[in-house]
Amino acid sequence: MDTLETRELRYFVAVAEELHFGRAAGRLGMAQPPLSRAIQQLERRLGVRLLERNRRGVRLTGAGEVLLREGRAALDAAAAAVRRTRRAGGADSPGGPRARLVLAVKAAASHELLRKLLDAYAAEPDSAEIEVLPCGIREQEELLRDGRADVALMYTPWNSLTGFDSEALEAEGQVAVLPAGHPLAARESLSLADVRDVPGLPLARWPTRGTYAPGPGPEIHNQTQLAQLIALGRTVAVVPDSARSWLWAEHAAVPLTDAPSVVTHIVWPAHSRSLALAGLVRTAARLWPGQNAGQ
Amino acid sequence: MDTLETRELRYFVAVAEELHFGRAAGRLGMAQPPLSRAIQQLERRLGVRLLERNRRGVRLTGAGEVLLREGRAALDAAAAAVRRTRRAGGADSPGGPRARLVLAVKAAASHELLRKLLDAYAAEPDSAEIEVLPCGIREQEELLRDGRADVALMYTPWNSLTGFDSEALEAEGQVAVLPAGHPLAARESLSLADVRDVPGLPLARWPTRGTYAPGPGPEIHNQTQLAQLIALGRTVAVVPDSARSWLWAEHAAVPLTDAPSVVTHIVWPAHSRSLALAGLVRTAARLWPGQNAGQ
DNA sequence: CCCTGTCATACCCGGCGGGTATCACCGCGT
DNA sequence: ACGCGGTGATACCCGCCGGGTATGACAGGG
Repeated sequence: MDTLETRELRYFVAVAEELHFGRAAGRLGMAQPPLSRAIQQLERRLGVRLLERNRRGVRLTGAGEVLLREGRAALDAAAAAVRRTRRAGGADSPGGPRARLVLAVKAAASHELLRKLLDAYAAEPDSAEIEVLPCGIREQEELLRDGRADVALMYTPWNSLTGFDSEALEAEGQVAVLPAGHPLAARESLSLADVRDVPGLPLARWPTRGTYAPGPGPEIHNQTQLAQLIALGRTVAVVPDSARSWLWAEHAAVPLTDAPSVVTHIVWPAHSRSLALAGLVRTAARLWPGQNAGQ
Repeated sequence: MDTLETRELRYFVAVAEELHFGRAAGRLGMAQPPLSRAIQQLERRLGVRLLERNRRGVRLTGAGEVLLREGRAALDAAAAAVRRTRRAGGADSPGGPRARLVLAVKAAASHELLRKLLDAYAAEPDSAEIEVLPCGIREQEELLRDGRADVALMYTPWNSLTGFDSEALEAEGQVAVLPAGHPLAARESLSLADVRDVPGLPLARWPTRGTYAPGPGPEIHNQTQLAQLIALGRTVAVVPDSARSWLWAEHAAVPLTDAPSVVTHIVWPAHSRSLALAGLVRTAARLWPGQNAGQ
């Protein structure tokens, strides 16, 4: 009565995402009618209207939006349970494969910190094998939540860290990256106000939650594209200090005085109990002592 | 294949908690054989041994312990999805009942802070109705996770705050509570070392995670019992400043110089999007400004 | 040694999840 | 205005699987 099968959640999430029973059914590999029926049963059992059917398409009600969010979380939790159990089972057998940690890192992240951490950890006695999983910055949170990754390196204020445990490692300033020939490139330092609204050189726009804020600058999809556009004199970008390592000869980096610091954190799912993970975090805390202690 | 129904999780959690198929089946309201079969199917599908069957009882494997922990979390998430969706659905209908927030508080907590917060919030325009749910200190985290409560007042270092969003409100020192006639009661202040190992007056033991650390002092189950035992000269306890409000004439409170501060936090589930909750947190932040901002 | 308590196996049945066919309804184009 | 396409809902059927009962296999204990 007051329980909910993951099957029902999968169905509802599919419909809520597609806003179209036919397409959702296709995605689920089933026919439309049983899907309609399942959603109706769900609404009846919850005693709540989830979808507004308007003859032409479907809209979510307030309760539907809540269930979409909560349902995704529950599905992630269930998927995480499967993954982590399977991994624990593999490592369980004596003489089996070495414990393994999956570390999710932003694909374009600085190599230095990562190498330093991996080298130090590998030197530890009975350290686990670490698989580095490069991915998008938004993907990291999903990977941690659903168990495909055990630990991640994240960057505030870009990542939210909400719902995870974390430890701050390293803070760095940010720089403006300009075309080498630009007048501003000669300056010793700049403020955010300086780089905003430079005539003819709009600030590049990064996606937040998959969508782009409106603005004049170009929409950036990856680091190479950004580098290209800056070199062509089409845009300017604000990036952390360590990004200097991938700059080209056609680029110039000027420190920003008032940009927020970017803090690298090591982040893991709350309640995690893996010994290997604890070892990695301990190593990180030893390499970068004196930062705050997460919560 | 790689998905897992909440039914299967419920079954496994029941067996893992009872460590006995028959009792677990009884708890689930079903017969033992189908439960056995379900667990076998689960193990086959996961490709992992979860239970060690020893002819006489059942033991968890490492993977089983992982699945117990992760499965509970997933079940909590699913239950939370149901509860929050139902609540959102009720508030959805225009002219329906006012939005409601369930606030979980430690039963023996100080009344002052709570009253201040509730009064200030009630005075806000379009504030929601707040239901105060007194409960045990360990229960709070479970209530928040499974959606029975929307927000809680917790106390570090007693609560862990792990996996939640929070905002620190008020820090307070701790005092030693002694029988009024005791020699130490005359002191202006004490250190932790002073109250530990007082001859004939062992430190009271509070449960942590339902279990008591070994030691000479009495095991405390509730505040009244503690007050009784102190008044009888059988024990001494360390409690936060605000607990002075429930002391008896037979008690004496002496400030401790080196006990960790107890910080009251307002805590809510990560990713919560309720407007009413946001209002309550804003009120709290206004009443107790300048503390840290959670994570 | 049998009895008791445990989990596993064998077998049957009913419900329900899913498929196919079709309906009801609306918007749109001609 | 009417027919057509596309939407979700309804009707009906079927096979599978989740659950029950009966029983087995096996280890400990009196």
